[in-house]
Amino acid sequence: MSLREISLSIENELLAQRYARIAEVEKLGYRSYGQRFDFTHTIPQILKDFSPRTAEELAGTRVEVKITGRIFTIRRMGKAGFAHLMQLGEKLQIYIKKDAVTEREFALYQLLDLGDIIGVWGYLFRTRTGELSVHVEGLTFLSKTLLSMPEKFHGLEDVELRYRQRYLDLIANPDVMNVFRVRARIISSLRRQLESRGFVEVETPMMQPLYGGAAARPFVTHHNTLDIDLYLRIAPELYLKRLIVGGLERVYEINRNFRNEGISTQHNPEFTMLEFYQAYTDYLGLMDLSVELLRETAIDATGAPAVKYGEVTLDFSRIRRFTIREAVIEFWKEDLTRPSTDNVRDPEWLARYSHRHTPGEQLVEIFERVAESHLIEPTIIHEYPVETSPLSKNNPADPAFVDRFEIYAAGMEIGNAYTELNDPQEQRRRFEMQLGMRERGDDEAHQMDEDYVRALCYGMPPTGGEGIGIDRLAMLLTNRQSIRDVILFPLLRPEGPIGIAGELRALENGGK
RNA sequence: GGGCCGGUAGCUCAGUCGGUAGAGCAUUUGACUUUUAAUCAAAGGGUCGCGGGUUCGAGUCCCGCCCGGCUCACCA
Repeated sequence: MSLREISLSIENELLAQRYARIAEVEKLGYRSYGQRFDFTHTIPQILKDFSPRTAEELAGTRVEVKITGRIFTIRRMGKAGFAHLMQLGEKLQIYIKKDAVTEREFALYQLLDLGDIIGVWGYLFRTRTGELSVHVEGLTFLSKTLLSMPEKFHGLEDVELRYRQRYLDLIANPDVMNVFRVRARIISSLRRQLESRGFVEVETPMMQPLYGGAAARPFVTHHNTLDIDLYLRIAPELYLKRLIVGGLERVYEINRNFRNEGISTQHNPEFTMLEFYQAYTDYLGLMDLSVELLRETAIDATGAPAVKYGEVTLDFSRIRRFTIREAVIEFWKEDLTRPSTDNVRDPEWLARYSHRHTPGEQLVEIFERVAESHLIEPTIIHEYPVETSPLSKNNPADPAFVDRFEIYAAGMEIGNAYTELNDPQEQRRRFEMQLGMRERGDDEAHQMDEDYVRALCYGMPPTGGEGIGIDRLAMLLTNRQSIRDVILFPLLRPEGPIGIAGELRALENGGK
């Protein structure tokens, strides 16, 4: 036997032990991969409904329950034993003693491994130490675990394993399950609020022949029958506004965007965006709507409008508002002389502090450098320069600026909104300006979308539109510092060979 | 892509100056009919991420690579 073969057979030892248990379970007349099990209560229901009951109350009125769960801990003591079953992130103790179950059932209990899924029935009681428990009067087997569970005390800490094997993360770390429950509540809250305001949920193409609606590099794919390249969308914006032209008036979409760019604690190549468009309003109307949406979402998701995020508190019932120029002045830290309101309007001053091409780009770059990381408490920043906003409407008083705002919290951009540009002639000029930037080497500049311009030629009502990054909002409302902690399966490099199929094949062939 | 940090038993982690690879949980065997990170007694389990190099000798030092985390740049 080579060293390699020896180590392989040793690695298989745990797996082989558990695989052998399957035959023993079946010898007792149970199925190792079970059948339907009609429980009377979930574990969270029992904890919620019966935690207030005292030991005397439980002894007085017998409460019969039939429950299921995965074995999280087991403590065997000869002719009796305790175990904790885990279901939906919560644990309930069960007590099994030889006298109270059949011989066959006790034999089954003795075969159980951590991680097995079983069903038990019996009555509720409190142990000597007061823990609510099920006094088991019968049990059955529902599913076998062949691999060993993560450590019961520390859970699964290896972040790589947690992301690659999210199922294990969910089994071992109950708070992870809660993160994704809160995320689901965020999305359903937003849906409910938008629908109560008359918004219609729509689905627009994920695969687009022309990508647009944002500045980003796309993923490219190919359709064989049509023999055309398609882009995974970087934003749904231009399609949603076509629907506004078509008269839908209030539309929204919650779905994935794909951007072929860096990965970080705040960026995943696919991410979820809410975009909504409301005809006959403008960015100021959306500002008020955003404030309400965010406050209600925070309450629905967490129970309160203010949440702890790391060391700070984010209060979504008190959202500050600054213009981008006010923010530069407010958060200026670069030297002792704070810029004046005249400075931030002065192209020469802007050029002194930024090497970007135009005053607008310079202003945005200065803002991002001096202010963005200080926008911890929820803050609305408004009045953006036209150069960086090719789809927004000009401010009537100052055409170098557009009627646009962004929402920041914890130093992250979580929303972006503007009065939509609905003048086809101006939109054509903006696209041409973007084409110029593209020729100068900006490969994230917008492409000309003639069908979109044609749609505007039919007349789009004055409209406000907004996008909210769902993943980032979920980070804020679940107190997670990385976007990967709010995405069930974040993108990672594929792992190497796993080898489980070979090990299972070896077991089937009798260990060889 | 740059910088910093990490990868040791199924899991959580130690490993000193380069000198026989360790603990807890999990596993196996035995004891135990109210335990709860159960306890007690014993046992088994290692490609120290991968590949080179230096050395009498490498988990440890050097080089390259793989995977991950944080961070900077870019972006939402």
